Amino acid sequence: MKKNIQDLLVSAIKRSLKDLGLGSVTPQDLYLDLPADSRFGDISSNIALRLSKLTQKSPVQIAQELIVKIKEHLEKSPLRVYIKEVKCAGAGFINFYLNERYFCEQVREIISRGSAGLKLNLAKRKRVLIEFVSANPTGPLSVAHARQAAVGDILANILEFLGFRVKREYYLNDEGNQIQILGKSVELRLKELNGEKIEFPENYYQGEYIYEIAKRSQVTSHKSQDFSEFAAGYILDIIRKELGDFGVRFDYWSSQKKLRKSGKIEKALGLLKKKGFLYEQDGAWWLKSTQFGDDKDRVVIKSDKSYTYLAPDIAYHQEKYQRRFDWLINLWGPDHHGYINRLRAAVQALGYKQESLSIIIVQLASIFREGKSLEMSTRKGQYITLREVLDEVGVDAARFYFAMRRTSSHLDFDLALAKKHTSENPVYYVQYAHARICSILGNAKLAAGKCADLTLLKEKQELELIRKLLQFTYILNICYNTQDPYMLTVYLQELAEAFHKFYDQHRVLTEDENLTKARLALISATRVVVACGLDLLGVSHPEKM
RNA sequence: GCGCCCGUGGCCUAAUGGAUAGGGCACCAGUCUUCGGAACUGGCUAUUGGUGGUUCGAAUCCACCCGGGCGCACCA
Repeated sequence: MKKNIQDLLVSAIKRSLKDLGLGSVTPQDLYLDLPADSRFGDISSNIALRLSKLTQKSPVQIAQELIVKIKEHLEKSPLRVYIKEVKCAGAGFINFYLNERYFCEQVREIISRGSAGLKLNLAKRKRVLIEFVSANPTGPLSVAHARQAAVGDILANILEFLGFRVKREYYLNDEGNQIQILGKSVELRLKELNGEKIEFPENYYQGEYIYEIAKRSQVTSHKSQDFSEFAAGYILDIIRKELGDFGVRFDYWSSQKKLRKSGKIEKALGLLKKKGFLYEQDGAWWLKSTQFGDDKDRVVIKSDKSYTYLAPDIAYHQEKYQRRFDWLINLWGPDHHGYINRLRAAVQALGYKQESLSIIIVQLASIFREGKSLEMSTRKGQYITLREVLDEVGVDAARFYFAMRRTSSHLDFDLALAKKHTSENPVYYVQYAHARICSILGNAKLAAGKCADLTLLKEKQELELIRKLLQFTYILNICYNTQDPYMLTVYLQELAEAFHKFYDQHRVLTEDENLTKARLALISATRVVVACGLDLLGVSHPEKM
């Protein structure tokens, strides 16, 4: 795999700093920026500004000294042929200007290799297990789960694209109180259906679907007094189907019941005892989670000898590591944030590194219709389900919308807006760019040959579009660094905008054969990037709309 | 009370500590004998909730305050 231009520039800068005797103060995170304004070049570095204090020199002076050295190093590097200029600007930024040759080669690479030409093999941490949704099988999936499903699946797609080996996992809470209550809810509803007078407790599951399960249980399980297993299985089938229809497929469905039967919980707790991280007090066993930054120690085995939720979870995470994953990502709802510290503590007590576990809190989504909030109440069994969202707006809009805001922020999802076929709707705006390109390519009599002379692309809108295309991998890198896919949705809107603006100002199919070929090449590359981005989002890219 | 998330024009929102805070909606005015008008162009809209601090540089980091949302079990 060829090293990308940014890595090569970083190493040239590092060597130059060394030449100036600044090697020892070079920051670890020597990163480059893509300037928002093309006047400031194609890639920029703020290193001179950052070193100004340490060196007691003005940033501009450092930048100028550095540029001399950088130029020397670039002369000796393969980058030589791609750099047009290196300039100091503003308060002391070092701006790199790339030449036509670089842009042409990159565009050609995209056309000839398709989305493979966009890949960037980071492969820093190889095997990743991303666990998400993991809703109890006690009812239909809500919009909160839907957002987790979209964000988790897209993040997994992006990491795969960047060279990680990713597995998707759903942890199934198929035992415990909630499941028992589910079974009792079904049993009671069945009695009701059979004409008995019943009193339905408030903490039982109130949803209409309980009646449906009750009816089914009558037909399929005559003898079993325990309705919970049947009900959980029935609901799980629905959940699987819904997630499948949403384009989310899990590699593993991990069962808590199986985990308990395997004896792994005892083993994990045994290890913690041996290591001295468990102690007995008031008849219960506690994890010394305060040793790892938790506010208080946590009960693992209650005084009645039963486990708290933490116990199987400790064993479960140990098992993940034993399955040889070296990076665990968990997506949780905001109601679990208080749980982060104790799980982190447990993982560290087991002897695993803190950085190997990432916990991402996916904030809630509020559903609106025409600007009016639809109130939710899980207790009453009244809430918008994933199924309803899918039925109303479809997979494409749903996935795009759920990923459109920073994962840590609340998301307002307007169902009416997601259905609109106007510029207000970003999904269609992006898809429309793809369809337009396909339409032009269909009309073209010439092939978008690889031999096109791309240096003919000199118009402002053409150059902007090329610039935007080449930001794709940089954006994916941000998604990886922030562990948040939403930036990809922002980027795709900007890319579509750059294309629409180009399209509006310039014809692709012209009398000039060479220019036509060049523009066909440009839009072909654009099509590849748009399609690739939409694929990562799990959103379709139709040729006609 | 403690913890987490959030506060950017009338409304929704972008900016992995960088250069003139960028879009969209709404409102006003325009652009099709040409590849898809689900598009494009221009105009009008901003003390980034407040006050301090850190920094060469703060919407972004820190402290306190105000406002909104959500958690604080030997539940899962």
